[in-house]
Amino acid sequence: MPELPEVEVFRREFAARGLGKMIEGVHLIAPRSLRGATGEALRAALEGDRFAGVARHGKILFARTARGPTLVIHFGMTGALRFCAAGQAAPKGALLGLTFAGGPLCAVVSQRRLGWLELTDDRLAYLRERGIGPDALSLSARDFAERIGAGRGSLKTALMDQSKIAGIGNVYSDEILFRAGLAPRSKGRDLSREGLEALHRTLRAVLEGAVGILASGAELPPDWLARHREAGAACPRCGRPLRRERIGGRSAYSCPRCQRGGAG
DNA sequence: CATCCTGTTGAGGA
DNA sequence: TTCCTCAACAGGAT
Repeated sequence: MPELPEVEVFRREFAARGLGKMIEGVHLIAPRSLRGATGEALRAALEGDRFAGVARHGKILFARTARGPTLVIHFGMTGALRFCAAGQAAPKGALLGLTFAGGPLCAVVSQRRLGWLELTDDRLAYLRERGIGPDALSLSARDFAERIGAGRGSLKTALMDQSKIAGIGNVYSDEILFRAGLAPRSKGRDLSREGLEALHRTLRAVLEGAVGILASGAELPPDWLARHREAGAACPRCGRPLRRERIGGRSAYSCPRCQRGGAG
C-alpha cells in the first residue's frame, strides 16, 4: 500500500541497510518491469558499485550509486521493498533482487507487477520531464493554496493528482479529508484562504503522523479512517455508517456527518 | 463464477 | 483548457 508514508519507511530502511555496501548481484527477475533500459544496462549501472544515497519524492524512490546512475523505483499498487537474509531466495512477486557484499538481499516486490524500474542520471530532470509536482511534505502553504485553491474538480481528485502534489493516493486523500472535515467532492475553489491553510496543516499532520507510526512498526490506529475502508464500516468518530462512492474511478470513503465542510 | 483493489497512463468526450 | 470516465496493465482476495 505504498503512498508517501509507506515509501518513506522504505527509504529509511534502504538508507539503514542498503547504502555503502558493494552491490555484488543484480537479478532482474521481471525484465518487463524495467523501462527504457536493458537488463545489461541495469547491471552495468549497478554491479560492482555501491549506493551513495537514497531519496524519496512523492511515491517514487531514487537510489543513487556512487558512480552516478540512479535506480528509480515505482511501487505501483502493491509494491514494497524487502530486505531478506543473504542467501535467501527472492520473495514471491519480486521484480528485482540486489545482493550486497556481506549484507542482506534487497528485493523490490510488486506482486501484481504494476510497479516498475527505471534508470536516470538526473533525478530533478526526471521529475521535471514527467511533470511530477512538489513532494507533499516539502510544499509550502502558499504553494499548496496555489495548486489546490483554484481547482474546479473534487478536492479528492486534486489531492491525488501527482502533477499538483506528489505522494498522496486513494487512502491518504480520504484520511486527510476526513480529518479536515471536508466532503471528498468539495472543490478547492470553494475554500477560503483560511480553509486552504487548515487543509494544508491537516495534510502535513496526517502524512507526518503516518510516517512516525509506520516507522515505529505499528499500524495506523483504529481512530484513523484508513482502518475502516470496507463495506458496512462505521465512522471511527461518530459511529454512523461510512459512505462509499466512486470519485475519479476510485472508491472514496467518507463520513456524511463528520465531513460536511466545503459545501460538498 | 464474478467482482474488487492502495497506481499510472492514454483515449475519448463533455 | 480543464476535468471527467473508462480501459488496460496482472494477480490475488473475497
